Amino acid sequence: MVQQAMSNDLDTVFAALADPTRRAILAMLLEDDMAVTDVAEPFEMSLAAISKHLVILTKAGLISQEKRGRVKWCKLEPDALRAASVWMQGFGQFEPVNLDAFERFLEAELPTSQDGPT
Amino acid sequence: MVQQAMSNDLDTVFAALADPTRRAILAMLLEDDMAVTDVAEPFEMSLAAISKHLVILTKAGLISQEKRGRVKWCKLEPDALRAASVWMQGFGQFEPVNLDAFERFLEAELPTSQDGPT
DNA sequence: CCGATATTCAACCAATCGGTTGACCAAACC
DNA sequence: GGTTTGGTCAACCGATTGGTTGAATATCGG
Repeated sequence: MVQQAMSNDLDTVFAALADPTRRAILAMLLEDDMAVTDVAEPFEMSLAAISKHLVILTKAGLISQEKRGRVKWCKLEPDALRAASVWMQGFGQFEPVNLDAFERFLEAELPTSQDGPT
Repeated sequence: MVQQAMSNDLDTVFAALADPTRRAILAMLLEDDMAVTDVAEPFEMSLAAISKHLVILTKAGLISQEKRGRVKWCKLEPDALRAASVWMQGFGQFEPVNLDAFERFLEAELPTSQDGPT
């Protein structure tokens, strides 16, 4: 049963999305791939903590990490959100994609500064 | 700032969705409003545990509970999913609502039986 | 009023979470 | 080769989670 796996996937995806730091990280990665250190920069939190968050996001399939040299690059993997999105949309025929609302969410959610890497 | 609240809402909504029991409950309530005891019936879990899950879903705004007599009726509140859905859709311009996929999710996720109340 | 039914409350438990710190490892620089 | 830089690992911490059980509360039916 391939389908058995999906329930588990939804567990990890939703659990990953339940943390504001992780959602902020995803929003940052929307703009560009980033190194772990750069991801951590805007947060008032140790690098190790961010590293853990990135592991959780990776296990959920929401991002991928590729090591080039000593730098580990983080890349958004929006496909993992599709399953969760399908699940949710079944509950109400939501209005089609509303980018305005999305941008407002990003503004409300992002940490101190995300004007982009200098 | 009204917007500050949204981040917190997303926390609770996604956290609520991260549990398979709670997602199954939501799927059951899609078909009909249900009493707490009936919600609990298909699960191998104490009534108290289900009651707790329902509190969590209520706090997340995903359901509402109305007490009529000694029976507490649970009702799906799909609006709470809209915010989360908007957030997620920003990450990839997903295909428009795919009900087929949704039904497959429900089948894969539902517990033993949910043929509906007799 | 009594007993059954519907639901929550309270205390408890083990497991997980989100964070810390310090040691550690590997690549890069000079 | 030594030192900085990028990142993880390991141990630890307090708080939360998801479940249990047993008692409590409230309503319904006779």
